[in-house]
Amino acid sequence: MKKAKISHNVILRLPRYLRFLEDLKDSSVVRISSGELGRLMGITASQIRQDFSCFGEFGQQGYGYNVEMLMKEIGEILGIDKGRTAIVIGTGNLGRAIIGKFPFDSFGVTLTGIFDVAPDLVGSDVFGRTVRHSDTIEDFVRENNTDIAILTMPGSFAKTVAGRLSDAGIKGIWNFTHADLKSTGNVRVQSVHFSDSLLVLNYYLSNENLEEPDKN
Amino acid sequence: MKKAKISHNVILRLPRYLRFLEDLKDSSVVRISSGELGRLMGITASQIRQDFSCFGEFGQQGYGYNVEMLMKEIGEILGIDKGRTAIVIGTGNLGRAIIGKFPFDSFGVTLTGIFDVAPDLVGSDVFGRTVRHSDTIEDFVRENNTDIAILTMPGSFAKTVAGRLSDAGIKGIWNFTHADLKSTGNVRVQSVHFSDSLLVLNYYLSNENLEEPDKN
DNA sequence: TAGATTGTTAATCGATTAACAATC
DNA sequence: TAGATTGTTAATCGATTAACAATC
Repeated sequence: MKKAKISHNVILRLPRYLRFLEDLKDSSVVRISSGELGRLMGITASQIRQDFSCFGEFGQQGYGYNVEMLMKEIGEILGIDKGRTAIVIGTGNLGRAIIGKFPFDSFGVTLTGIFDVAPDLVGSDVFGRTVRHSDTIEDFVRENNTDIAILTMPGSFAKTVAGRLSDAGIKGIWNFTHADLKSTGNVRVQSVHFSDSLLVLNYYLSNENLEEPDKN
Repeated sequence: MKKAKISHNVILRLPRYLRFLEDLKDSSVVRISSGELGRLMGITASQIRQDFSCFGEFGQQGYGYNVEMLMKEIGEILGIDKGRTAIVIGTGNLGRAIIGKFPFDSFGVTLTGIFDVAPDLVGSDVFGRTVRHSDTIEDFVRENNTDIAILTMPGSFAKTVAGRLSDAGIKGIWNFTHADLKSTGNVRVQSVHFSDSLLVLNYYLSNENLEEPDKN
Protein backbone atom coordinates (compact mmCIF):
# COMPACT_ATOMS: atom_id res chain seq x y z
CA MET A 1 0.00 0.00 0.00
CA LYS A 2 1.53 3.33 -1.03
CA LYS A 3 2.33 5.63 1.87
CA ALA A 4 2.37 9.38 1.44
CA LYS A 5 5.91 10.33 2.32
CA ILE A 6 8.99 8.23 1.84
CA SER A 7 11.87 9.08 4.11
CA HIS A 8 15.31 9.90 2.81
CA ASN A 9 16.82 7.14 4.95
CA VAL A 10 14.76 4.56 3.15
CA ILE A 11 15.91 5.85 -0.24
CA LEU A 12 19.51 5.73 0.94
CA ARG A 13 19.10 2.06 1.82
CA LEU A 14 17.59 0.96 -1.50
CA PRO A 15 20.85 0.86 -3.49
CA ARG A 16 22.38 -1.29 -0.78
CA TYR A 17 19.50 -3.76 -1.03
CA LEU A 18 20.11 -3.84 -4.74
CA ARG A 19 23.78 -4.68 -4.28
CA PHE A 20 23.08 -7.53 -1.91
CA LEU A 21 20.34 -8.88 -4.13
CA GLU A 22 22.73 -8.74 -7.07
CA ASP A 23 25.18 -10.87 -5.10
CA LEU A 24 22.43 -13.32 -4.24
CA LYS A 25 21.36 -13.55 -7.84
CA ASP A 26 24.97 -14.17 -8.86
CA SER A 27 25.00 -17.00 -6.34
CA SER A 28 21.86 -18.39 -7.98
CA VAL A 29 19.68 -17.73 -4.96
CA VAL A 30 16.07 -17.58 -6.13
CA ARG A 31 14.17 -16.66 -3.00
CA ILE A 32 15.06 -14.94 0.26
CA SER A 33 13.18 -14.11 3.43
CA SER A 34 13.51 -10.80 5.23
CA GLY A 35 15.10 -12.75 8.06
CA GLU A 36 17.87 -14.19 5.92
CA LEU A 37 18.49 -10.95 4.08
CA GLY A 38 18.64 -9.10 7.36
CA ARG A 39 21.24 -11.46 8.75
CA LEU A 40 23.26 -11.01 5.57
CA MET A 41 23.07 -7.23 5.63
CA GLY A 42 23.32 -6.71 9.35
CA ILE A 43 19.90 -5.09 9.75
CA THR A 44 16.58 -6.31 11.17
CA ALA A 45 14.01 -8.20 9.20
CA SER A 46 11.49 -5.66 10.44
CA GLN A 47 13.32 -2.81 8.82
CA ILE A 48 13.50 -4.65 5.53
CA ARG A 49 9.78 -5.35 5.49
CA GLN A 50 8.98 -1.80 6.55
CA ASP A 51 11.21 -0.37 3.84
CA PHE A 52 9.71 -2.44 1.08
CA SER A 53 6.16 -1.86 2.25
CA CYS A 54 6.58 1.84 1.48
CA PHE A 55 6.41 0.94 -2.17
CA GLY A 56 4.17 -2.06 -2.43
CA GLU A 57 3.81 -5.73 -1.54
CA PHE A 58 6.74 -7.54 -3.06
CA GLY A 59 6.73 -10.69 -0.97
CA GLN A 60 4.60 -13.69 -0.32
CA GLN A 61 3.67 -15.07 3.08
CA GLY A 62 5.41 -18.30 3.97
CA TYR A 63 7.79 -17.88 1.04
CA GLY A 64 9.64 -14.60 1.23
CA TYR A 65 10.80 -12.57 -1.73
CA ASN A 66 11.76 -13.66 -5.19
CA VAL A 67 15.25 -12.24 -5.65
CA GLU A 68 14.97 -11.26 -9.30
CA MET A 69 11.49 -9.84 -8.92
CA LEU A 70 12.59 -7.80 -5.91
CA MET A 71 15.59 -6.45 -7.80
CA LYS A 72 13.34 -5.41 -10.61
CA GLU A 73 10.96 -3.61 -8.24
CA ILE A 74 13.72 -1.75 -6.41
CA GLY A 75 15.36 -0.90 -9.70
CA GLU A 76 12.13 0.64 -10.90
CA ILE A 77 11.67 2.61 -7.69
CA LEU A 78 15.13 4.04 -8.25
CA GLY A 79 14.20 4.93 -11.82
CA ILE A 80 16.48 2.51 -13.64
CA ASP A 81 13.73 2.14 -16.22
CA LYS A 82 13.63 5.87 -16.92
CA GLY A 83 16.53 5.66 -19.37
CA ARG A 84 18.38 8.76 -18.25
CA THR A 85 21.19 10.37 -20.21
CA ALA A 86 24.42 11.67 -18.74
CA ILE A 87 27.54 13.58 -19.69
CA VAL A 88 30.92 13.60 -18.02
CA ILE A 89 32.68 16.92 -17.55
CA GLY A 90 36.37 16.50 -16.99
CA THR A 91 38.37 13.72 -18.61
CA GLY A 92 41.23 13.46 -16.14
CA ASN A 93 41.90 10.24 -14.32
CA LEU A 94 38.69 10.34 -12.35
CA GLY A 95 36.60 11.15 -15.42
CA ARG A 96 38.30 8.33 -17.28
CA ALA A 97 37.69 5.90 -14.43
CA ILE A 98 34.01 6.70 -14.68
CA ILE A 99 33.83 6.77 -18.46
CA GLY A 100 35.75 3.54 -18.83
CA LYS A 101 34.57 1.46 -15.93
CA PHE A 102 31.32 2.66 -14.45
CA PRO A 103 28.50 0.28 -15.44
CA PHE A 104 26.04 2.89 -16.63
CA ASP A 105 24.03 0.23 -18.48
CA SER A 106 23.16 -1.56 -15.27
CA PHE A 107 21.45 1.58 -14.09
CA GLY A 108 19.66 2.46 -17.29
CA VAL A 109 21.85 5.46 -17.86
CA THR A 110 23.40 6.29 -21.23
CA LEU A 111 26.59 8.28 -21.48
CA THR A 112 26.05 10.66 -24.37
CA GLY A 113 29.02 12.99 -24.23
CA ILE A 114 32.31 13.78 -22.53
CA PHE A 115 33.84 17.22 -22.11
CA ASP A 116 37.07 18.93 -21.19
CA VAL A 117 38.81 22.26 -21.71
CA ALA A 118 42.42 21.16 -22.19
CA PRO A 119 43.41 21.83 -25.83
CA ASP A 120 45.38 18.60 -26.05
CA LEU A 121 42.37 16.60 -24.87
CA VAL A 122 39.56 18.22 -26.84
CA GLY A 123 38.99 16.17 -29.98
CA SER A 124 40.95 13.21 -28.65
CA ASP A 125 39.54 9.76 -28.08
CA VAL A 126 38.79 8.47 -24.57
CA PHE A 127 37.44 4.94 -24.41
CA GLY A 128 35.98 5.29 -27.87
CA ARG A 129 34.39 8.67 -27.28
CA THR A 130 35.50 12.00 -28.64
CA VAL A 131 36.18 14.69 -26.04
CA ARG A 132 34.13 17.82 -26.72
CA HIS A 133 35.08 21.30 -25.64
CA SER A 134 33.37 22.44 -22.44
CA ASP A 135 32.29 25.66 -24.15
CA THR A 136 29.75 23.57 -26.02
CA ILE A 137 28.15 22.02 -22.94
CA GLU A 138 25.08 24.26 -22.91
CA ASP A 139 24.27 23.64 -26.55
CA PHE A 140 24.80 19.93 -26.11
CA VAL A 141 22.59 19.73 -23.03
CA ARG A 142 19.79 21.63 -24.75
CA GLU A 143 19.98 19.73 -28.03
CA ASN A 144 20.27 16.29 -26.50
CA ASN A 145 17.91 16.64 -23.55
CA THR A 146 20.58 15.64 -21.07
CA ASP A 147 19.43 14.58 -17.60
CA ILE A 148 22.61 14.28 -15.57
CA ALA A 149 25.97 16.02 -15.57
CA ILE A 150 28.85 14.26 -13.88
CA LEU A 151 31.39 16.72 -12.54
CA THR A 152 34.96 15.49 -12.30
CA MET A 153 36.82 18.68 -13.23
CA PRO A 154 38.81 20.71 -10.69
CA GLY A 155 36.56 21.90 -7.89
CA SER A 156 37.37 25.54 -8.45
CA PHE A 157 35.30 25.49 -11.64
CA ALA A 158 32.43 23.46 -10.27
CA LYS A 159 30.16 26.27 -9.11
CA THR A 160 30.42 28.15 -12.40
CA VAL A 161 29.84 25.03 -14.48
CA ALA A 162 26.93 24.00 -12.26
CA GLY A 163 25.30 27.36 -12.88
CA ARG A 164 25.71 27.01 -16.64
CA LEU A 165 24.31 23.51 -16.55
CA SER A 166 21.35 24.66 -14.52
CA ASP A 167 20.63 27.44 -17.01
CA ALA A 168 20.83 24.92 -19.83
CA GLY A 169 18.17 22.80 -18.14
CA ILE A 170 20.11 19.95 -16.61
CA LYS A 171 18.05 17.94 -14.13
CA GLY A 172 20.70 16.38 -11.95
CA ILE A 173 24.32 16.86 -11.02
CA TRP A 174 26.51 14.04 -9.81
CA ASN A 175 29.26 15.95 -8.13
CA PHE A 176 32.70 14.45 -7.53
CA THR A 177 34.39 17.76 -6.81
CA HIS A 178 35.18 19.26 -3.46
CA ALA A 179 32.64 22.04 -4.09
CA ASP A 180 29.54 22.19 -1.88
CA LEU A 181 26.79 22.32 -4.46
CA LYS A 182 23.20 22.54 -3.25
CA SER A 183 20.07 21.06 -4.75
CA THR A 184 17.65 23.69 -6.01
CA GLY A 185 14.08 23.56 -7.20
CA ASN A 186 15.31 22.73 -10.69
CA VAL A 187 18.48 20.75 -10.17
CA ARG A 188 19.14 17.81 -7.89
CA VAL A 189 22.67 17.35 -6.62
CA GLN A 190 24.25 14.24 -5.21
CA SER A 191 27.85 14.55 -4.17
CA VAL A 192 30.52 11.95 -3.67
CA HIS A 193 32.96 13.55 -1.30
CA PHE A 194 35.84 11.11 -1.04
CA SER A 195 37.25 12.93 1.95
CA ASP A 196 34.10 12.54 4.05
CA SER A 197 34.40 8.82 3.81
CA LEU A 198 38.12 8.79 4.62
CA LEU A 199 37.55 10.96 7.67
CA VAL A 200 34.85 8.68 9.00
CA LEU A 201 37.18 5.73 8.53
CA ASN A 202 39.95 7.66 10.22
CA TYR A 203 37.69 8.40 13.17
CA TYR A 204 36.83 4.78 13.73
CA LEU A 205 40.49 3.78 13.53
CA SER A 206 41.01 5.63 16.80
CA ASN A 207 37.67 4.72 18.34
CA GLU A 208 37.56 1.03 17.70
CA ASN A 209 35.37 0.04 20.56
CA LEU A 210 32.45 2.14 19.45
CA GLU A 211 29.75 0.48 17.46
CA GLU A 212 29.49 1.42 13.84
CA PRO A 213 26.39 0.31 12.01
CA ASP A 214 26.95 -1.49 8.73
CA LYS A 215 26.26 0.97 5.99
CA ASN A 216 28.63 -0.36 3.39
CA MET B 1 31.42 17.42 28.77
CA LYS B 2 32.17 14.02 27.24
CA LYS B 3 29.11 11.87 26.74
CA ALA B 4 29.39 8.10 26.83
CA LYS B 5 28.24 7.11 23.37
CA ILE B 6 28.59 9.13 20.19
CA SER B 7 26.11 8.25 17.51
CA HIS B 8 27.16 7.31 14.01
CA ASN B 9 25.01 10.07 12.55
CA VAL B 10 27.02 12.66 14.42
CA ILE B 11 30.28 11.23 13.09
CA LEU B 12 28.89 11.28 9.57
CA ARG B 13 28.14 15.00 9.91
CA LEU B 14 31.58 16.02 11.17
CA PRO B 15 33.35 15.96 7.80
CA ARG B 16 30.62 18.16 6.38
CA TYR B 17 31.11 20.70 9.16
CA LEU B 18 34.78 20.65 8.32
CA ARG B 19 34.11 21.39 4.66
CA PHE B 20 31.87 24.33 5.41
CA LEU B 21 34.30 25.70 7.97
CA GLU B 22 37.08 25.38 5.40
CA ASP B 23 35.02 27.50 3.02
CA LEU B 24 34.40 30.08 5.75
CA LYS B 25 38.07 30.22 6.57
CA ASP B 26 38.87 30.68 2.89
CA SER B 27 36.45 33.62 2.93
CA SER B 28 38.33 35.03 5.91
CA VAL B 29 35.42 34.52 8.30
CA VAL B 30 36.81 34.44 11.83
CA ARG B 31 33.80 33.67 13.96
CA ILE B 32 30.44 32.04 13.32
CA SER B 33 27.38 31.34 15.44
CA SER B 34 25.48 28.09 15.33
CA GLY B 35 22.60 30.09 13.85
CA GLU B 36 24.59 31.37 10.90
CA LEU B 37 26.30 28.06 10.27
CA GLY B 38 22.96 26.31 10.40
CA ARG B 39 21.48 28.64 7.82
CA LEU B 40 24.50 28.04 5.61
CA MET B 41 24.35 24.28 5.91
CA GLY B 42 20.60 23.86 5.93
CA ILE B 43 20.39 22.35 9.40
CA THR B 44 19.19 23.67 12.77
CA ALA B 45 21.40 25.60 15.16
CA SER B 46 20.26 23.18 17.83
CA GLN B 47 21.67 20.23 15.99
CA ILE B 48 25.00 21.95 15.55
CA ARG B 49 25.30 22.76 19.23
CA GLN B 50 24.19 19.26 20.20
CA ASP B 51 26.70 17.69 17.84
CA PHE B 52 29.62 19.73 19.10
CA SER B 53 28.66 19.29 22.73
CA CYS B 54 29.28 15.55 22.37
CA PHE B 55 32.97 16.34 22.29
CA GLY B 56 33.45 19.40 24.43
CA GLU B 57 32.71 23.09 24.73
CA PHE B 58 34.07 24.77 21.65
CA GLY B 59 32.08 27.98 21.70
CA GLN B 60 31.66 31.06 23.78
CA GLN B 61 28.35 32.56 24.89
CA GLY B 62 27.47 35.74 23.11
CA TYR B 63 30.22 35.19 20.57
CA GLY B 64 29.80 31.87 18.82
CA TYR B 65 32.63 29.72 17.53
CA ASN B 66 36.05 30.68 16.31
CA VAL B 67 36.25 29.15 12.85
CA GLU B 68 39.87 28.08 12.92
CA MET B 69 39.68 26.75 16.45
CA LEU B 70 36.56 24.78 15.62
CA MET B 71 38.21 23.30 12.53
CA LYS B 72 41.13 22.22 14.64
CA GLU B 73 38.86 20.59 17.21
CA ILE B 74 36.80 18.70 14.64
CA GLY B 75 39.96 17.69 12.82
CA GLU B 76 41.32 16.20 16.02
CA ILE B 77 38.08 14.36 16.74
CA LEU B 78 38.39 12.80 13.30
CA GLY B 79 41.96 11.85 14.03
CA ILE B 80 43.71 14.13 11.56
CA ASP B 81 46.48 14.49 14.13
CA LYS B 82 47.07 10.75 14.30
CA GLY B 83 49.31 10.78 11.26
CA ARG B 84 47.99 7.68 9.57
CA THR B 85 49.71 5.91 6.70
CA ALA B 86 48.00 4.56 3.62
CA ILE B 87 48.69 2.52 0.52
CA VAL B 88 46.81 2.45 -2.77
CA ILE B 89 46.13 -0.91 -4.37
CA GLY B 90 45.35 -0.59 -8.05
CA THR B 91 46.93 2.08 -10.23
CA GLY B 92 44.30 2.33 -12.93
CA ASN B 93 42.53 5.59 -13.60
CA LEU B 94 40.76 5.67 -10.26
CA GLY B 95 43.92 4.82 -8.35
CA ARG B 96 45.76 7.52 -10.24
CA ALA B 97 43.06 10.07 -9.54
CA ILE B 98 43.50 9.38 -5.86
CA ILE B 99 47.28 9.17 -5.91
CA GLY B 100 47.63 12.34 -7.95
CA LYS B 101 44.85 14.55 -6.66
CA PHE B 102 43.57 13.51 -3.29
CA PRO B 103 44.82 15.94 -0.62
CA PHE B 104 46.08 13.36 1.85
CA ASP B 105 48.14 16.02 3.65
CA SER B 106 45.03 17.93 4.67
CA PHE B 107 43.86 14.89 6.54
CA GLY B 108 47.13 13.97 8.16
CA VAL B 109 47.48 10.87 6.03
CA THR B 110 50.72 9.89 4.30
CA LEU B 111 50.71 7.79 1.18
CA THR B 112 53.55 5.33 1.60
CA GLY B 113 53.14 2.92 -1.28
CA ILE B 114 51.20 2.07 -4.42
CA PHE B 115 50.59 -1.39 -5.81
CA ASP B 116 49.43 -3.17 -8.92
CA VAL B 117 49.73 -6.57 -10.56
CA ALA B 118 50.02 -5.61 -14.23
CA PRO B 119 53.56 -6.44 -15.43
CA ASP B 120 53.75 -3.26 -17.51
CA LEU B 121 52.85 -1.11 -14.51
CA VAL B 122 54.94 -2.72 -11.78
CA GLY B 123 58.15 -0.76 -11.46
CA SER B 124 56.81 2.18 -13.44
CA ASP B 125 56.41 5.69 -12.11
CA VAL B 126 53.00 7.11 -11.19
CA PHE B 127 53.04 10.69 -9.95
CA GLY B 128 56.57 10.28 -8.70
CA ARG B 129 55.98 6.96 -6.96
CA THR B 130 57.17 3.55 -8.05
CA VAL B 131 54.47 0.93 -8.46
CA ARG B 132 55.16 -2.16 -6.35
CA HIS B 133 53.91 -5.62 -7.12
CA SER B 134 50.79 -6.60 -5.19
CA ASP B 135 52.47 -9.83 -4.12
CA THR B 136 54.58 -7.73 -1.77
CA ILE B 137 51.65 -6.04 -0.03
CA GLU B 138 51.73 -8.17 3.10
CA ASP B 139 55.44 -7.65 3.66
CA PHE B 140 55.08 -3.95 3.04
CA VAL B 141 52.16 -3.58 5.44
CA ARG B 142 53.99 -5.46 8.17
CA GLU B 143 57.30 -3.68 7.72
CA ASN B 144 55.86 -0.19 7.42
CA ASN B 145 53.06 -0.38 9.96
CA THR B 146 50.44 0.64 7.44
CA ASP B 147 47.11 1.84 8.76
CA ILE B 148 44.88 2.12 5.71
CA ALA B 149 44.60 0.27 2.40
CA ILE B 150 42.79 2.01 -0.42
CA LEU B 151 41.21 -0.48 -2.78
CA THR B 152 40.79 0.62 -6.38
CA MET B 153 41.51 -2.65 -8.16
CA PRO B 154 38.78 -4.63 -9.92
CA GLY B 155 36.10 -5.66 -7.47
CA SER B 156 36.50 -9.36 -8.21
CA PHE B 157 39.82 -9.35 -6.34
CA ALA B 158 38.69 -7.18 -3.45
CA LYS B 159 37.59 -9.89 -1.03
CA THR B 160 40.80 -11.87 -1.42
CA VAL B 161 43.00 -8.82 -1.08
CA ALA B 162 41.02 -7.61 1.92
CA GLY B 163 41.62 -10.94 3.62
CA ARG B 164 45.35 -10.73 2.95
CA LEU B 165 45.46 -7.17 4.25
CA SER B 166 43.60 -8.18 7.36
CA ASP B 167 46.04 -11.02 8.02
CA ALA B 168 48.92 -8.61 7.55
CA GLY B 169 47.47 -6.36 10.25
CA ILE B 170 45.89 -3.52 8.31
CA LYS B 171 43.62 -1.36 10.47
CA GLY B 172 41.33 0.21 7.91
CA ILE B 173 40.14 -0.36 4.37
CA TRP B 174 38.89 2.45 2.18
CA ASN B 175 36.98 0.50 -0.40
CA PHE B 176 36.22 1.91 -3.85
CA THR B 177 35.29 -1.43 -5.37
CA HIS B 178 31.86 -2.86 -5.91
CA ALA B 179 32.58 -5.56 -3.32
CA ASP B 180 30.54 -5.54 -0.10
CA LEU B 181 33.29 -5.68 2.49
CA LYS B 182 32.31 -5.77 6.15
CA SER B 183 34.04 -4.22 9.14
CA THR B 184 35.38 -6.84 11.54
CA GLY B 185 36.80 -6.64 15.03
CA ASN B 186 40.22 -5.95 13.57
CA VAL B 187 39.56 -4.04 10.38
CA ARG B 188 37.32 -1.06 9.75
CA VAL B 189 35.84 -0.66 6.31
CA GLN B 190 34.45 2.45 4.73
CA SER B 191 33.17 2.08 1.21
CA VAL B 192 32.60 4.60 -1.51
CA HIS B 193 30.01 3.01 -3.75
CA PHE B 194 29.65 5.36 -6.68
CA SER B 195 26.52 3.61 -7.84
CA ASP B 196 24.64 4.14 -4.57
CA SER B 197 24.96 7.84 -5.03
CA LEU B 198 23.91 7.79 -8.68
CA LEU B 199 20.86 5.73 -7.84
CA VAL B 200 19.76 8.14 -5.13
CA LEU B 201 20.18 11.00 -7.59
CA ASN B 202 18.26 9.04 -10.19
CA TYR B 203 15.43 8.47 -7.72
CA TYR B 204 15.03 12.14 -6.94
CA LEU B 205 15.04 13.01 -10.64
CA SER B 206 11.68 11.26 -10.88
CA ASN B 207 10.38 12.29 -7.48
CA GLU B 208 11.12 15.97 -7.53
CA ASN B 209 8.42 17.07 -5.16
CA LEU B 210 9.69 15.03 -2.27
CA GLU B 211 11.89 16.71 0.23
CA GLU B 212 15.49 15.70 0.29
CA PRO B 213 17.55 16.84 3.24
CA ASP B 214 20.85 18.53 2.39
CA LYS B 215 23.55 15.98 3.02
CA ASN B 216 26.03 17.17 0.45
C1' DT C 1 -2.80 -29.15 6.88
C1' DA C 2 1.24 -27.14 9.56
C1' DG C 3 5.05 -24.10 9.19
C1' DA C 4 6.87 -20.11 7.52
C1' DT C 5 6.85 -15.52 6.56
C1' DT C 6 4.65 -11.57 5.05
C1' DG C 7 2.51 -6.69 5.67
C1' DT C 8 1.09 -3.75 9.17
C1' DT C 9 -0.09 -1.92 13.59
C1' DA C 10 1.62 -0.81 18.09
C1' DA C 11 5.55 -0.07 21.22
C1' DT C 12 10.07 1.44 21.84
C1' DC C 13 13.88 3.75 21.11
C1' DG C 14 16.83 7.38 19.55
C1' DA C 15 17.57 11.61 17.21
C1' DT C 16 16.20 16.23 16.38
C1' DT C 17 14.29 20.43 17.87
C1' DA C 18 12.79 23.81 21.21
C1' DA C 19 13.47 26.30 25.23
C1' DC C 20 16.09 28.61 28.59
C1' DA C 21 19.26 29.55 32.33
C1' DA C 22 24.09 30.66 32.31
C1' DT C 23 27.43 33.83 30.84
C1' DC C 24 30.55 36.06 27.70
C1' DT D 1 25.47 46.87 31.23
C1' DA D 2 22.45 44.86 27.38
C1' DG D 3 22.48 41.73 23.65
C1' DA D 4 23.89 37.62 21.84
C1' DT D 5 24.71 33.03 21.91
C1' DT D 6 26.25 29.11 24.14
C1' DG D 7 25.63 24.31 26.45
C1' DT D 8 22.14 21.50 28.17
C1' DT D 9 17.76 19.85 29.70
C1' DA D 10 13.12 18.83 28.31
C1' DA D 11 9.72 18.08 24.61
C1' DT D 12 8.78 16.46 20.18
C1' DC D 13 9.19 14.03 16.42
C1' DG D 14 10.46 10.27 13.50
C1' DA D 15 12.62 5.92 12.75
C1' DT D 16 13.40 1.33 14.19
C1' DT D 17 11.90 -2.76 16.32
C1' DA D 18 8.57 -5.99 18.12
C1' DA D 19 4.45 -8.39 17.78
C1' DC D 20 0.86 -10.67 15.45
C1' DA D 21 -3.09 -11.59 12.54
C1' DA D 22 -3.42 -12.86 7.79
C1' DT D 23 -2.26 -16.17 4.47
C1' DC D 24 0.63 -18.55 1.24
